[in-house]
Amino acid sequence: MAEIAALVGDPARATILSTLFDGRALTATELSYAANVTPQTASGHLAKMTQAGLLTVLKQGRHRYFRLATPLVAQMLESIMAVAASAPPRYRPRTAQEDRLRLARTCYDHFAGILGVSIADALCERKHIILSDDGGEVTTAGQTFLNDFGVSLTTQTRRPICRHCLDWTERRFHLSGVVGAAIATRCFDLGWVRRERNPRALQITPKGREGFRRNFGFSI
Amino acid sequence: MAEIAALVGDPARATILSTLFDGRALTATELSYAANVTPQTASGHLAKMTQAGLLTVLKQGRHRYFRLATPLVAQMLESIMAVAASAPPRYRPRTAQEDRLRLARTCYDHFAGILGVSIADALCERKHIILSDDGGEVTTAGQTFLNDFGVSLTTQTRRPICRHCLDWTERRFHLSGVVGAAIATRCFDLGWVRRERNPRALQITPKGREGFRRNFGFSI
DNA sequence: GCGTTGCTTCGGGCGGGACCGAAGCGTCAG
DNA sequence: CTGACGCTTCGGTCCCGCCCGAAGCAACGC
Repeated sequence: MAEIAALVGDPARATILSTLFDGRALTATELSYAANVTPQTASGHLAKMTQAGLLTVLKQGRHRYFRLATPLVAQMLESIMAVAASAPPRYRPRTAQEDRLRLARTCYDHFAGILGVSIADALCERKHIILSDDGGEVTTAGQTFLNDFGVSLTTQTRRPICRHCLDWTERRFHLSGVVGAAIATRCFDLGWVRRERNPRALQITPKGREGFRRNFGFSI
Repeated sequence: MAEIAALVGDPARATILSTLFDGRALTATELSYAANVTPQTASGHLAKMTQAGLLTVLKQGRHRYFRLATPLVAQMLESIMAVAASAPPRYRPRTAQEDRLRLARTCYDHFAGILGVSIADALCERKHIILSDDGGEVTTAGQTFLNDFGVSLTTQTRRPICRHCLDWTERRFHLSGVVGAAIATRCFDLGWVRRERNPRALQITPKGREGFRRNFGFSI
């Protein structure tokens, strides 16, 4: 019992398990970003958890997709979360650094945080994108919009065009996949966002605030 | 979440929690002996777990009695054990001690093991109890049966009347909740079961075997 | 008062394991 | 073939936290 609990007891591994909690299968690199560690560190964690039977792995080309091995594991995580949520009325310090991460950050290669869900909301509301359970799709109006915005979509890749990804601070969906990545790249090129010293945190420039308001209809 | 799991993830603490798993309250020194560490080490562990809300402490003279803080904690431990028992095909020696645990043991305040699932099966088969996903219910026939058996159900408590709980050795459900606890208490009073030296393992007396056969219709 | 017992806090030793840089292997695109 | 990419293994560093010895408190019995 102690071994299983110890596996969940490491912050990096706990983050990985939480990320997989909804049943998705993600690649090792994606999970390393989620856990905020380097790929080689994540690789070690994933190997341990797979060996212990917490995860299963699906090989597909040069990618390895990891997911929770059984519903029993998900149930265990849920019961641990239940205790964690009920037991400690512990305050977290809520640092300025965390606030910045909550506002805007990168998640793998796309945007997350309030910025990420705002973009997703805006595109969904205008029916430029339709989200479904197994990845969404871009409408023709959406393709026009994205083209005007300066994003050209290549369908050459095997990667899902447009996937949604649960945001861990906002508890709502933001865009990932090719579309999410392309929008992020374009925003960097336009000078709307800049990386801070902490490479995951993002700074939204004044030009960016104006641009998001005009093109996407939200102020941040 | 990682913090809670890390608390369970230490061998000494896991042993302490297992020892408390049946709902008893034990002193710090007893627990230090159980975990095979010195009292001062155990004291540190107990303080941490109490602070995290896993344990509660009852002061009585110069003794301090520790017990699991809530049934939620017991449920978490059970689910971790379930994963630990199912996941690793790591050989376990299968000692006589484990066999006894598998036959009949206490789980917090109710029965588990073969005895626990047999009782649950018997009551379900005769439609004395209907199990559903969110706790079950006792039928009127079931209330009559339990009354004749000497169990009086109070509905005063907020605790679920009758919950089912996955058994980590049998991989099937046994009864917990108010009903499970009441049946266990009654069986102790009737002298059908006795605690062994290992406080979690139960011994079924000859009178108990006869009683279970007659009242519940299974031999064990 | 005194000693005993149950439990805690303090200090330092020590080992396990998390982490990263560098390098190696397999897969895929051009 | 060559380069890029995803992932892993290897080596080494460093820190967290488990553990115990010693000492300090508090509650009993006498």
